[in-house]
Amino acid sequence: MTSDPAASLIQVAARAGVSIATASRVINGIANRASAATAARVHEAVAELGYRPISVGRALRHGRSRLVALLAANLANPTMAAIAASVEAALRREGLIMVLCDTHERPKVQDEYLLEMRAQLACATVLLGAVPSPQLAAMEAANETLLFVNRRSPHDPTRPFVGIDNISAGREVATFFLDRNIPVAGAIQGSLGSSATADRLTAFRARLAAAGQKLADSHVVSIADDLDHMVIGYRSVDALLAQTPARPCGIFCLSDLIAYGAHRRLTEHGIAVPGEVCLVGFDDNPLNDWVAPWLSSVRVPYAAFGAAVVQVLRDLWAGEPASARILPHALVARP
Amino acid sequence: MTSDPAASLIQVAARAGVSIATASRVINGIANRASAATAARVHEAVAELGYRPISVGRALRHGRSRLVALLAANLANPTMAAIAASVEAALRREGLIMVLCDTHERPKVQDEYLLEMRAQLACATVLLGAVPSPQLAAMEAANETLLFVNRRSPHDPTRPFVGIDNISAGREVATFFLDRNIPVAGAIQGSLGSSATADRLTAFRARLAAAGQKLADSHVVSIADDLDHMVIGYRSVDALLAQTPARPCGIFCLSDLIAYGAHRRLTEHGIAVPGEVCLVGFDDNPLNDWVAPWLSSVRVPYAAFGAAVVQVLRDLWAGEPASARILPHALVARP
DNA sequence: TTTGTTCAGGTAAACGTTTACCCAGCAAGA
DNA sequence: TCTTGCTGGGTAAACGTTTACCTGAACAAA
Repeated sequence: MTSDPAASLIQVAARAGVSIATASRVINGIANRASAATAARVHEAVAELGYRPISVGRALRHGRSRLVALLAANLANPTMAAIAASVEAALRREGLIMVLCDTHERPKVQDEYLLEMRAQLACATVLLGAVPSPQLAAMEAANETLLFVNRRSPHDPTRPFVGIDNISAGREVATFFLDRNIPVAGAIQGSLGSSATADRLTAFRARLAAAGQKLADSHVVSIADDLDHMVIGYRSVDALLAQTPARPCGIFCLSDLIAYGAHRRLTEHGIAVPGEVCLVGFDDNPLNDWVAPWLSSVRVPYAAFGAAVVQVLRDLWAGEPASARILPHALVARP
Repeated sequence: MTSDPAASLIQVAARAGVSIATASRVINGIANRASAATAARVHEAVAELGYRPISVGRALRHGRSRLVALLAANLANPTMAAIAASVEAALRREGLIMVLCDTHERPKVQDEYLLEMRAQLACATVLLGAVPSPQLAAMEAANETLLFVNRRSPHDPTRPFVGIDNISAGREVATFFLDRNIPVAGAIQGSLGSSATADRLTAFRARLAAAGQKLADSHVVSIADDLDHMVIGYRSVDALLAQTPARPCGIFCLSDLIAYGAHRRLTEHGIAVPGEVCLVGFDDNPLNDWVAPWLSSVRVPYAAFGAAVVQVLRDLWAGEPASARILPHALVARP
């Protein structure tokens, strides 16, 4: 256990009186390549020197490291952070290491990270909220190990995917409004160009239409993309309230953060939530139970993402064709 | 830009008609080792092949990678996640890569990660909320590049540190209560054994005492460490309310999450916040302005942590003695 | 006895970089 | 003319692993 600065395989082998090849094989548990006595001596040497193989040496030899890159679109979003935490824990259980990158929804940054991760010989790249970019397209074409989480690939929706069924989620939100006899609905949208957001909204609209309630374009607000979601929600409310002849009394906010912003503005207007205007968010931030009891929201099972990601990655490494894991969601009604 | 699977320095050198040594030197911008014409040919070859040096090769040669490990105690805490995001951005600007690990406040996990990061030849390990552990002590003794963020080293408080002045923060919270003429104060504590928490509470207590207001031990509640902070806050409130003769009407919650839990319980009791009981949190979650306008809190400048961490790391790499960066905080009074 | 087969182990060649060292040419100063 | 110093470049040795291949045994079957 005396952890000398750098005990390498050479010292271990010397101490055990074997060649480094044998030492390596014992350490990696290759069967039938060493007698019990030899193996014991090697293990003893390992313990005494506090030896641990340098990952970089392995990676160089294998042409592949044990790093998994997680490219998140926006870590300021607690949901993304929670998914990242879940993925980290699951990867650790597999003996893998997570490298976390924040692309800030910017193609340039995403491309830079994609290249960097190839240079790191990362064994997979997980895109949590991918954005279309040239390098991404190139890597998809080159068949690198890519996994899309939350949003499908902007270039090819059939790529490996982990996420929820946004279509049915959007439909359920509409049903929720219909069940509560909300005559006019609206929606506030954050990041455009996300397959997730688009799916939710499309299904929401379709379900309303099926019930004979048309969702006017003017009732779907989306403003500048690079603002905080809270600010987007806050600023969008006024536009909705100004709608005539009928202003919405149910608002589908495409993220909880947007709902927080909307709630504040509504409160400033003296409008009761959910009494006069009913808000439905998305993601169901764990804080909602504590600080936003007025917010119904579609619960995304963050904690389950890690295991699902690992499972799909294993499939991919085993050479199985592109798979997808759809996780269960649930509309949490409050109060 | 044709990114062939694996263009190595060898192909670049061949294409440019030089040795790999020269190619390497040109790419690394070593002065006076190549004529302008040669350098141009190399750069051209690099561009044509879409070449990018494999980090693993470099790391092996240098005995040091460009990975920086961030060992966070608890990523479920939005503050830690926000600091992690800030650090990631700052490291990227330095051309460094962040590896994110969640120790879940467990010494065993922390030790495992510390060893793993040494195996990765990480050029630094940043501990965001360190917990005492054998391997940490060993690495401190071995003088490895360690930086403590938020909490000081549990083994040696003089180690390099980035964080706020918890002493004066605690004092300010007490002053805040005194200014508002709150006759009896209480406190709810989360993770024990954290230097940050201890400092805040000690100073809080001292300032109250200086004003002739004794903070009884029974008014400082701390329950099982491995619960969610919200749950800790929720469950601790009853113990405080039961205090006789005087129950506290100002509660210092040592994290915002604790305050959220406390608020919910107080609300269930029909107690007005901040009317009847005044809550002060810590961290000042960015969501507070939106969903917790009843909560005063000590704002920790998350966004500034990244730059500070990078600065201290640079000092350490330059061989300067252990330094510390104390960032400014501010008590945000609401409403 | 011959022929295989399995076990236990060693030698050395990768993997992709960087860099210490060597060398040749050339210009300037003694 | 002889040093000295700089420039432009190549050769090869690391860095720490893993693993293809080779060599002897020991042993069983033919």
